[in-house]
Amino acid sequence: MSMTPLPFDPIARAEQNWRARGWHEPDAMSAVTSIVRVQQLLLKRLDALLARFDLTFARYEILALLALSGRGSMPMGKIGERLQVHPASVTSAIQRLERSGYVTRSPDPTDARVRLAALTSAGAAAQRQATKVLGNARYGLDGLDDVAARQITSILRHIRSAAGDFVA
Amino acid sequence: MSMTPLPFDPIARAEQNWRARGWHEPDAMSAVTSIVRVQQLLLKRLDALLARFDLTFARYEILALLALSGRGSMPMGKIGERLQVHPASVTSAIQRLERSGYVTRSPDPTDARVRLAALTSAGAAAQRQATKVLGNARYGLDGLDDVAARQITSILRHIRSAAGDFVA
DNA sequence: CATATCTCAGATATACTGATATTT
DNA sequence: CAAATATCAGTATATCTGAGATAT
Repeated sequence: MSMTPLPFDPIARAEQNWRARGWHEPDAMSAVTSIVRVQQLLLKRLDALLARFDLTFARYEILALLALSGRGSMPMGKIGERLQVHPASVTSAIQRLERSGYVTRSPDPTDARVRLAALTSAGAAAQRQATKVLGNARYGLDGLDDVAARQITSILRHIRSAAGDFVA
Repeated sequence: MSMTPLPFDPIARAEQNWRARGWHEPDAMSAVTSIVRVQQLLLKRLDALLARFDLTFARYEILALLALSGRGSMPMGKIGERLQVHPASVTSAIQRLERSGYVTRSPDPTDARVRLAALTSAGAAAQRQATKVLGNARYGLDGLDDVAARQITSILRHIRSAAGDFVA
């Protein structure tokens, strides 16, 4: 892409024009546009850092979820619930991780409908190394300290709660 | 998708496990995960609201940009700069908007290399109506007041600035 | 000729729908 | 038989690369 930074903040400028025309909810508009834009910038950075492991952030999240789970394995459906990913997308992502040698699938002995995804030792190693690389880059949040990071998490938790991501 | 909310906050739980293992930068990890998740939830809502206009949020942003621009038209390349969209993606999105009857393309009289994208009257009408619909839904930020919305914009501006989205 | 603008073809990623097989 | 789980085929969107056409 053409990565020349703009000489002004495009979101601030849009908000000015927005207000000048008397359009509604300029604060919400700016916040949502900021979220979309930041997500785009962060994912580009993180995916670049993860490319050396043949990972994307979406697939990294799956590896981390499996590593954090007690037994290093989890039913396909549960992965989708936790990460809000469509069942068909879970199948596709796990197949991709299988091709990289990071995950294996096996039937659940207690319920033959269920398939368990499990980390391989290569998958566990990739997850550890990738977590180090991402941590060194503070997950792309260069200009932000921990106080600001916690503020983001806290405010966005309200949105997730109101949007039905979780209850309580 | 299976839209049953989880009975707990999956990001808070991941952060607990993260800390328990002594992994690095749990605050940054939670913030980034929250941003990715919220963007996913918001876009799903907004795209559902925009489907009646044959729009996605990405294409709505282009219509709004054209409506806010002085003459209702803009070079393809400039659209890409403003919205951080790849030139090939601009071509594709504008073609899609053209198919919906919302935009026309014409050569720039002062530089024949440039193509100007301009709103049709149907495109202007769709933008106005879509802006009303999105505004009524506060752009998906139901549980958030304007103070919190401005906080989000302000904190995320630091990230965008540090990531080279703009200077100054 | 070198650069700028745009378009296109092809590859990859992700999301969702609807259908299907299998098991509970 | 009804519900749950996972997969697959097909469609849509978005991103990027590399090539090329046209104009400055």
